Amino acid sequence: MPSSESSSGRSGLGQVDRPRRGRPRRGPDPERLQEIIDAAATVFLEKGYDGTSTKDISDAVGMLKGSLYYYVRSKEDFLFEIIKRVYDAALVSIQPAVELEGDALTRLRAFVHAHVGFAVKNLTAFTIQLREFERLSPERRLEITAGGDAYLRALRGILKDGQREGVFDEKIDVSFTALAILGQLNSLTQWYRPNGRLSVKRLAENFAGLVITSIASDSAVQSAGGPSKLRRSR
Amino acid sequence: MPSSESSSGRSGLGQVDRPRRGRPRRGPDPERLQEIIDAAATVFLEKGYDGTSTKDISDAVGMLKGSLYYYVRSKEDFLFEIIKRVYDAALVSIQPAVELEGDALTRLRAFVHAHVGFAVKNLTAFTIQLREFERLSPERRLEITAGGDAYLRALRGILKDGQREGVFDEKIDVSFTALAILGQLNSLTQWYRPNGRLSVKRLAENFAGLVITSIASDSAVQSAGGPSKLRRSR
DNA sequence: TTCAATCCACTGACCGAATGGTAGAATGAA
DNA sequence: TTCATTCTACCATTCGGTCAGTGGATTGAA
Repeated sequence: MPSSESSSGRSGLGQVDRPRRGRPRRGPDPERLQEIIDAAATVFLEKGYDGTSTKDISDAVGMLKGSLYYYVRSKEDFLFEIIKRVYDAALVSIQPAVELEGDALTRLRAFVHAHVGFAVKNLTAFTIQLREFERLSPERRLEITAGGDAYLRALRGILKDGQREGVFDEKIDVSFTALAILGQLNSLTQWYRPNGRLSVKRLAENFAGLVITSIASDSAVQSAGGPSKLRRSR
Repeated sequence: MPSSESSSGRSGLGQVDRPRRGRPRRGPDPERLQEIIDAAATVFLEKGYDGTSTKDISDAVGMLKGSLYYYVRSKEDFLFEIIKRVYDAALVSIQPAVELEGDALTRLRAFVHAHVGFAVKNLTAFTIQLREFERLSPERRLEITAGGDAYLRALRGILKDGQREGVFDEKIDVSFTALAILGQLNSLTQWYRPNGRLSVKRLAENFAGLVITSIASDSAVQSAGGPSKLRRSR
């Protein structure tokens, strides 16, 4: 029998976080894995997925490329992990806006702020998700968007609610508009840089102003006192 | 006198260079080159530039990959030709809108229609231009956007004119808004497909409606009788 | 009309370098 | 002694690109 005393965690002991499996720690360190994935993301952003070699990744980490395969079974695993994590996190980040109490106009504003804030805070992975999603195998693409695009569905839901409430123009095409709005917001990945001219807050306010006035109904504009009033926050 | 009929060739001296058009040709046939470039564009769209091998291209054309180099000096030449041609053509396509007589609102509407119409009509090359521009070498990137981004400049010009005329909100950030508008329009490449639900005309009208009401001034909205009136064409 | 020269368009074999990935040995902390 | 981690050496394949050669069409001079 191996000694039971010394072999608890690998440093800390007993009171770890989880009722972990039979052994101290099995397999690679998840924190180290995250480091490597982050390094891969940085390279993917600059060179593109197909333009990045496994050696590029290992160079960025500071190891030899053979060592990567202790953490991962294939190069595609990197891309998959990057995209899956950021996609799931993005969905979580907009949830509060979707479930907000209040009219659709308020929820749409909150949605824009949440989305823009998330995109900026996770700019590298978010950009990769947009640019390289199609490089994943069909199976893995499905694994991520299982059950359709929840993101678009949430936005469409807000737009429809707003039409019912009379704050959004009933004549706009909801499906088209949701795509157009999301396309507009996501385009920030093409030019936004941290330490740029606009703060994140101003960026989100500018986007929200454009988005909301672009679809507000006559009555919503009137009760706000003109589109320019609607455009400035609140 | 030499017979006038048989000697259409360039054998004769002097009066050659220009209108010859008939038989003799120097170097590769430009029409065939265009065919090959088109085939390359189709493959680039599906697999991405870095994901496409020269063999993929030659397969699509129906020749061996060595033969490609009769028409081109490198794989990057394909990408460069695709992007350069579509970029120049796009600039030409919006020129009439920019130079239009009339107020900025009318010119912006014309700009959107021209841009969307061009993008749809040249969907493959246009999409590649957006997605793969950064894969070009710095020198070739410069060769294309020499003198700054004329496209953005044109759009910013219209926005500024509109602010001066009082039809666009004087408080909007012109640089930001130009990027946001262009980002919104270009996002159509991610979901628009010919034979889709929307006709090109409806597509452009929808976009123009969103874009214009998103920045219209209070007075412009008022004189139109509400944003919904502004949203529907004219 | 003939014929040798030239050109076009493409083939197919080949190059060195780089690719993603594997297996086993070495390292080193607990 | 265990075992997580990394290194070293190596694999088959593919990559972009080169180049001599080829067959058929076209040419201009005789």
